[in-house]
Amino acid sequence: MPDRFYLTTAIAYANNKPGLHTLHEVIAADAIARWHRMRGIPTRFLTGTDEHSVNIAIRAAEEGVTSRQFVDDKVALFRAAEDALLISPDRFIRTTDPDHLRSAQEMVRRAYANGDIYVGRYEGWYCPNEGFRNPTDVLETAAGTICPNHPDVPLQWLTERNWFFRLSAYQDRLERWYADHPDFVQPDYRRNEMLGFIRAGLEDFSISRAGAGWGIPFPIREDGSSALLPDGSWDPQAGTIYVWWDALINYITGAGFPDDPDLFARWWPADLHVIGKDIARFHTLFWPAMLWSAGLEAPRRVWVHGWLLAQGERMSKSRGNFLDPLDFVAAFGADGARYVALREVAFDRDSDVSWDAFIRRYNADLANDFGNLVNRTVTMAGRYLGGERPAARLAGDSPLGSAWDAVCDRCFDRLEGCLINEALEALWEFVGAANRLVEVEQPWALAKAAKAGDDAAAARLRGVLGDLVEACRLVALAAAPVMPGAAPRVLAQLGYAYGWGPDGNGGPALLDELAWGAHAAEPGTLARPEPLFPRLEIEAPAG
RNA sequence: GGCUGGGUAGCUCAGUGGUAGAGCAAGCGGCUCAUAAUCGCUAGGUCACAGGUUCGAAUCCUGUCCCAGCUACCA
Repeated sequence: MPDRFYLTTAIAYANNKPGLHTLHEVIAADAIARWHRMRGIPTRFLTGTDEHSVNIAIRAAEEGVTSRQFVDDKVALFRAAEDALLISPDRFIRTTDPDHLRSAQEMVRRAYANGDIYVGRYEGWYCPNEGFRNPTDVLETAAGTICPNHPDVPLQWLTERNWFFRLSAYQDRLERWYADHPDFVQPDYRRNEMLGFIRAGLEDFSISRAGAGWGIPFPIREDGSSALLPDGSWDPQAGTIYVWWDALINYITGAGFPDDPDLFARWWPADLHVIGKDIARFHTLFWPAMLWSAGLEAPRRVWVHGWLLAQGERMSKSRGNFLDPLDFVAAFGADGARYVALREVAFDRDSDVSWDAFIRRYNADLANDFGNLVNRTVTMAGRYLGGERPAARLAGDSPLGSAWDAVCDRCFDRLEGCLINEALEALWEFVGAANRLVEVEQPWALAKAAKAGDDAAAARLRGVLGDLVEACRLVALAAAPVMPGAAPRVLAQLGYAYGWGPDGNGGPALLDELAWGAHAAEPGTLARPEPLFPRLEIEAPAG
């Protein structure tokens, strides 16, 4: 068992309210974090927002508010949505946090001291409305080169002096790193893509922008002197830190760099970065090299997930085909929302999702299969045994008990591999087995025979219901990282205590609790049955 | 254009040489403990298309069509 686990999500761009497609990654990471916490592994889970860019400054000006006010408003929306989804970060980091400024600037100083950054020229097509455009994003037309989003605005070819990072110097080290750490980037096909990119040759990239803007001040002047002015402000002539040298560095800021060396030594390197495929290159090539330049270790693993699609199209705010997380929680409840999001989306690739598919999944898996299993189990035990909790049979004497270990192993294996949807699939096959056991054993018939004086039937009834109670306990606990709100409610109906806190910390070791019959010897009383996941008949929300 | 991966039941997908599979959705039946739930059965596929290798191909080879990803500096 690892002695600690540090995981992060990408930080979301704070320019709008969050969509489900953005928070899906955070839900998944939260489940992984809880999975570690509940096992008793000290866990640090970092998520947050990326708040610097000229675009944000422009948007804020358009709305007549300061950039700071603008991002504060957006961050409040993210935090509200994440609270509704029971997201439990150990720190919610903002790139506008004061310690992040120190962190990013320190990284620049270290790269400079190491000889890895130099002043160069960044050239490119510049759209007055959008800034620098990638050469692949501009169109060559008879009227000249234009920006596809603003065809009437002439593009300008601009040259800007700014700082570059010597990524080219890390080509060999990156190749060796990939060779020595075959699990660094997952899934494998993403790793292969990155390997192909490395082999094609790495070029330096720019890490600053000229002029003072809404960003972290670049701490060094062109002559190498500090850009700190006597009054404590930064020389605007030094410019600002650009994009990745700001955003990526949140992962070490969030672990204590550079203010708290002890904390940083405890949590770095990160065990897992969870990111989307659009930013894989920055996390798996730029980021290790940046860290090495500063004398720090590369992260241990980067998981690259796909996108949520609606009818084949990527969900996005600009397309308008996204789901509001608050609508989602209102319809499914926090646990239902987390479950269907993680069960319907294959975490290693793009997945087409729809409101109808979420409803079908909720009704089939939660209302019908699992919710109803708990309900019928608690009802039967209450009716036939007077509410006294029956003990599970020995694993070898029970079809469910003898199947459990294999289910558990497969579920754990998939969780470790970030394939949360497959972990849940494995668990729900066991739910199906439990429902089938009810049909085979027909406890109502056993109860009738027992009432007529058949002692063997009475013993069998207790055993079967004990197995079913145990199955409900185990599934609720194994699914608790995904449905942290539902698990204590299930355990309460079964007459068991739930020892973990709202963030999954503080309880007993989960793996011990997930042994078949772990509490078979303890007497207990079942509570009144109460539907956990009411069946849904609702329509998609308007808009 | 180049490289990689895919196109299998209405939907989402599994299946790398031996008589086509799962879940959901649909139809029929059983049961009654349960949230009209659950259990069983049925139906539904020239496995993108065309050739080839083989006793035998969804699976291997060739070609074609279609889709997706990667092919450097967006936050």
